Amino acid sequence: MVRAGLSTERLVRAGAELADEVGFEQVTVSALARRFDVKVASLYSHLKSSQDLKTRIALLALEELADRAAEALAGRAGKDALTAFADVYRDYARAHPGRYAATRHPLDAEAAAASAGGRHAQMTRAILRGYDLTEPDQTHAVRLLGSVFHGYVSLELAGGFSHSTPDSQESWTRVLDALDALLRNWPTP
Amino acid sequence: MVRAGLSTERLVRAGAELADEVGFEQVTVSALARRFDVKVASLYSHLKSSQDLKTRIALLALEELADRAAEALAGRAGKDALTAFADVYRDYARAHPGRYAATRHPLDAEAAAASAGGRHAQMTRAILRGYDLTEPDQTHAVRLLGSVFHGYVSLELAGGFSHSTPDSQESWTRVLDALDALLRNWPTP
DNA sequence: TGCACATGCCTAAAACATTTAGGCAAATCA
DNA sequence: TGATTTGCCTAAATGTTTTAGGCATGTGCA
Repeated sequence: MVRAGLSTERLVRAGAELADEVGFEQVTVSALARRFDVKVASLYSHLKSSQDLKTRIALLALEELADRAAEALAGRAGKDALTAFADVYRDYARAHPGRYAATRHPLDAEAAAASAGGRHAQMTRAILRGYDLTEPDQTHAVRLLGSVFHGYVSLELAGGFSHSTPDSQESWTRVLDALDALLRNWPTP
Repeated sequence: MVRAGLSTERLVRAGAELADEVGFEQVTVSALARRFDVKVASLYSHLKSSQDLKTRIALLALEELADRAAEALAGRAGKDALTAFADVYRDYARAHPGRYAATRHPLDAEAAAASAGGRHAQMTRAILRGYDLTEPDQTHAVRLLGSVFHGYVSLELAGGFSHSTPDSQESWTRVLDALDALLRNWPTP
């Protein structure tokens, strides 16, 4: 009897690939077992539950995304940093839709604390160092940027901007121009 | 044998309530049958499939949201219209998290065409009439607004802004201030 | 009022996903 | 080599999805 060489890490990576192929919601322990050609029960030595699998895929995706964002941010500032960071999000979502959907998977407090979520917030704040914002406006701006990036990418992925002019790439560019202008001219009431 | 009085419409409405209580992803035909105290198979006279149920809940939620937005928009213009519209989204999502999640459910082309999606886009454009934007900037701005509203509400619903200062209401207000300022001062490259 | 028919909910059953318990064989190590 | 750990197995319980076919109930018509 040849062993398949299962491990939690291999399962999670394969689960992430599966998510990109069939959608994050369609990732099941059964489908993963078929992929490795083993019995379903065998996976339960490596995974606590179906939820556990999804949470681990989400954590993997958050790490990957944070890694890419960190790399893109290195040596950049101001609008250059803003667009590089934003493009990482958008490109990742389009290249890995299942993984990107996984990053939106609700995490419990424990998993959230162990996640790369903190790195993401940290990097957004780093971008804002290129603009002249003080607290609490900086936090408002962090939330706005997170909302726009996530919102735009989600709507685009759901097909919201396809089959209409102007094309999505152009809107993306102009939206980033607008955000840059807004951050340089943040209104104080 | 007393009949339960099932109908597609009653099932979909009950499904929407169930979504608000247990989460949209947890809505199943089985759970709905339990709620009506009938056998699962009975529902399949009224619903094509589990997917059909979810799609119908999504369409219901989109209609409800569009109705509320239309009412809020009546008689308002400029920033007043912008904030009223945005608040409808946010309030709806907080009052009906399951239904709001349903509005993010991917629709096939046919369902999307029959949905209230067009009304939403139309209303966003109506808001922009209070600002001085021409095509294609108007479309870019429609996409930006949709992204911010959806993104902010999603992140807030996922708990992203809780347990941190300043509180989410304040950021929401300041984000809308910022969007208003941006729309009045839209950059042209 | 009595009958015909459409409809509403039923039972039954197959297919598939989740999860636990316990067992044999392979890999690892003393 | 023998002991132990590990990996994948079989078996089985539980729950969801979906289809097929049946009986009873309510409606409409003579």
